[in-house]
Amino acid sequence: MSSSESVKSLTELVQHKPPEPSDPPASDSQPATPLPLRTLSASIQELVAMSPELDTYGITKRVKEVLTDNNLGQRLFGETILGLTQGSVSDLLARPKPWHKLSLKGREPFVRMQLWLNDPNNVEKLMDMKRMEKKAYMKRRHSSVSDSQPCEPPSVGIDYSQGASPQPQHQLKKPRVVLAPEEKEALKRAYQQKPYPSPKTIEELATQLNLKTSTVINWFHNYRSRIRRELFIEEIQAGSQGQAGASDSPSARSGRAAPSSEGDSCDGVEAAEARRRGRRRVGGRVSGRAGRGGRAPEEREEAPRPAEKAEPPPARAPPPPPEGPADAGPVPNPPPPRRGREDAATSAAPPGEGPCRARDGADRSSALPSTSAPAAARRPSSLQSLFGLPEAAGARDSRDNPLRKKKAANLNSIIYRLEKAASREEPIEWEF
DNA sequence: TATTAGTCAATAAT
DNA sequence: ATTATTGACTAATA
Repeated sequence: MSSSESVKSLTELVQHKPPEPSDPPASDSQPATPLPLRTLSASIQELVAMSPELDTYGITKRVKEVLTDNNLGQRLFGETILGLTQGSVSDLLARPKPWHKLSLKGREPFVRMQLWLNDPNNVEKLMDMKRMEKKAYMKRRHSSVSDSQPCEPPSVGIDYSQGASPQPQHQLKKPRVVLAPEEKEALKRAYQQKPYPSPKTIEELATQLNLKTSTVINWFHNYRSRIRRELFIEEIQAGSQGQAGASDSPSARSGRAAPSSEGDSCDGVEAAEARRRGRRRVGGRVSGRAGRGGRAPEEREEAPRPAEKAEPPPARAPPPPPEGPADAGPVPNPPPPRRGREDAATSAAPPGEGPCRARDGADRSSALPSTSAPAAARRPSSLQSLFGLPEAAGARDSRDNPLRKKKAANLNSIIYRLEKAASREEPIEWEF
């Protein structure tokens, strides 16, 4: 109905900011008057749908800068601006997926970040939030100290809710499984031979490692997914080293950095892993799970078939590459009819209180970017529109850089394993 | 039904 | 105190 209207205004709002339209009829000031906010605030989802391609890497990079420069934490930023938790923000900022690999939902945080970056008062607003939070915190402390309003002893309701269980603190709080390093290694080895293990193999692994089947399944899901991301970031980094003098030495462009000496047959993930943690201290005992009286310190070592010579690169290229190739120009996304989705799974106010716990989709669109630059002299410089980031344009094509080689290696690896599997008679089901 | 994509939330690491 | 990692869960897809 009115969506087209609102979408339009939003588009203008974001698409081109600097150049004042020419007829801001309503002197829509922003002073505490969110009343006529009705039609103007369409969901960001619509914005996302129309958003041009964004440079996710560049966005995260800038966000990180702004945050650190101003001592703003991820938690605050995430909850206030993105509606995400700290961990998610950390992940997003550290390994953004390329725009074209993101679903509509996945693009949302990036659009929000871009919007936030465009907002001239972004930092200030966030700092205000920070202050407010601190104030609230102080207040709470104070009252708990001077006042005798114990906010801690919620004993009521917890302790003796039901005397049925001799062991009160039951698994209402599942212990959170923590895989021991050996277990992870075993799983990784298994992954190298079979990224997509059959149910049978999974079962075997679970038994051998003394893990729940679901844990093994989840591990594979997560691992594949994370492997893929590592590839993405390398892809991005490899691509950015070409031109667009982002920061490359303007003078000596001597031999390309070719940092990846791993050359052939090298697991991108392990490489990345190694890169990340220079050296982990060893001896980490503690193997969580296994419940008390757990299994004996058995030798869980032993991958199912250590048959291994020259480790074939495990990582696989985007599995079913029938992926959307022709990301033709702009707006490849069909308008998503906002499916009604109720979340509600998320926590109930935890004991204590949950004041700002404003999660749930039902609100995820409030204090976001109010953008609206006062038509100030925001010099758009080279950017045509604040939203449509120019850069990232070229950067494409990496004809024969190491990246390409890596991909080729992955393909070979897949082929290799396929043949190996074929020669055998195991019911392996590979999917292409 | 199997997988992927996104997140959450606990907990490790800085 | 913050930030990073990661097993598990919910939707969405194929």
